[in-house]
Parts: sequence; structure tokens; C-alpha cells
Amino acid sequence: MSISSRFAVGIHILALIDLNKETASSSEFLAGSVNTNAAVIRKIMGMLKKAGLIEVQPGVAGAKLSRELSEITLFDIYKAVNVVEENELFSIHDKPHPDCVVGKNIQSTIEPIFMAAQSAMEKVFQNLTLEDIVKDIEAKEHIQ
Amino acid sequence: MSISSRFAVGIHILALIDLNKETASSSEFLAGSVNTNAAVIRKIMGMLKKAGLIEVQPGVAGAKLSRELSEITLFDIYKAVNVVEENELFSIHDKPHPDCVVGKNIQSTIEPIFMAAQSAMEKVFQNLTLEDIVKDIEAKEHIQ
DNA sequence: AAACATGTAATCGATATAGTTACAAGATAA
DNA sequence: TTATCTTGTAACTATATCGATTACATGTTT
Repeated sequence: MSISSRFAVGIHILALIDLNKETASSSEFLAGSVNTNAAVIRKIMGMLKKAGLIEVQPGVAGAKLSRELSEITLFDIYKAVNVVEENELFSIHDKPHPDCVVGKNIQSTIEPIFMAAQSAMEKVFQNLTLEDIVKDIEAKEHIQ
Repeated sequence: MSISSRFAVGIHILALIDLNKETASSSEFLAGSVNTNAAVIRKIMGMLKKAGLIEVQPGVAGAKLSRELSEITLFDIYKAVNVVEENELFSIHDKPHPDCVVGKNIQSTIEPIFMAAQSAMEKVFQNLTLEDIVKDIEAKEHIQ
């Protein structure tokens, strides 16, 4: 099991749109950097657009960020690309036997724990923004 | 995307083995409570056995816990049933373009963040034991 | 020997991912 | 207007994983 790379690609795309803001970032250009097909990029861009993170126009090359780098958290991207549903990171088996002490109670016992685990994971993304990503990339560039 | 219910089933099985310890818990019996096929249960029991959490013998009905309830964390079960690989909860796209500022650096920038998110999630399970689960189930029983 | 249990392999349907091709519809420049 | 480029989508493919199911070899007990 593994969470879709759409999330990583989404971060990649947004960071590149910003760092390349003097030029138009077409889906073809972005696809070259990500190393995938332009249609894949357009699908992800559609999700980012729907979430209000970028502005794109049919027929017009390029996309631009809707907000400041510091106003876009990784959690915003995470939600936008729809890689994990709300409170459904972990799946629980269906219809355990209701006449069994464990079967009867296991779901309500486990659910809040799974929710807490998912929340702990998501909190990490809530506390990071695209600005952190871009600054880290820029810092690495200056070293070399 | 969703993490396999093997984890939830593993917790269910272990809790039930404990609460039913005066009787032998065969795979057939456990399957009835979980509401699945006995072969599915046997496969998961094999994983729990390999991880040293239970003792089972070919041909002999029933399984018993290898350790005290309080000595088995949910993280032990999580690792045993192999639902998420080490540092691979999130996947990162392969071979981003090395001549691009973002493509060159994105992987090393994102990786530690993804690892931190996964760790935060797993820490929740490290801090809970089967004893917590069993006590919660018993508490629910006493209310009704 | 008969009955019952575990261990495990093979198969199936369902679902998700990532890639690919194709094309309609919008925008722009000559 | 026409040609060209771009986005937005749909359709199809290969691949992978999950959970269920069947089947059977192997071990245990009476």
C-alpha cells in the first residue's frame, strides 16, 4: 500500500510554477520536469484549480498560484489531490459479528484511534507551507 | 487509497484470543467473529506468529498470546501485518528531471517531510497496547 | 483410520494507479 | 480567418493490491 504520488507531484508542480513565474508553465513544461505525461499533469492541475490553489485558463499556456507561497500549506495540496479520504486512511473490516463481545465493540473502539493516527499525520502537513519547500530548494541550489 | 483492514482484523483477533482464553480460538471461530473466511484469518495469524505475537501449532486448534496484553503495542501489530512499508507510506514520483531546479531537489526536500508524517502517525500506535483495547471493550460491555 | 486443525498456493472480481492516445474547445498570432 | 498552441477530458491499457474463496498437503488427536 502506498499513497498516490499525486501528492508529491502536486507539490513539485506548485513549487515549479512559483520558481518559474517569469515564464509560462505549460503542462508540457511541467511534465518534462516531473518526468511524466502532460495529460497526467493536466489532471492534477485540474484538481489544484478546483481547490482554488492555482489559476488556469483553457487555451492559455501557464498557470499561476492563487495565493502567496506562505498561504498554501502542504495540507491544502494533500486535500486537493484527494489521495486520502476524510477519516479513511485505515480501513476497518465490515460487519463483525454482533453477538461477539469483540465483534460488537471493535469498530467503535478502533475508529477513534485510527482517526487520531491520521490526524497526527495530517498535522505535519498543516504546519508546512509551499514557502518552506521553495526555500529549501533554493538553499540547496546555493550550496552547489 | 486505504490501508489494508488486516491491521484492524489483527487487533480484533488478538483481543478475541485474550477475551476467549479459557477456550481454544480456532481460525474458524475467529473468522465467525470477524465475518470473513477462515483462510484469511489463518494468513493473518501466520503473520502474527512470525512476528512473535502469538503461538500456534499446525494441527492444534487455537492460538495464545506470546506476551502480556500490556506488552503488545498496536505498533507491533501494525508492523506484523505488514500494511505499510518502512518509510514508504507516501510515494514519490520517479526520475524527476535532473536539469531542473525543482526536479533536481524535490525528492530530498520531500522525503524527510513524508517520513516525519508517517512517524507521527505510527507514534500513536506505539503509545497504545492491546490492554487499552481490551479494557475499552470490557468497559463498553459493563455499561450495557 | 477418521476427524479436525493449520499452512499455503492458486484463482477471481473489484478497485486504484499511472501512463498513453485522442480529440473537443478555447486562445492567440499571422 | 486560418493555423497553431493550449487546456480539459474521455477512453483504454498494464500493473498492483486487496479480500474472498477453494483446494489440498501436513500435522494432531482420539
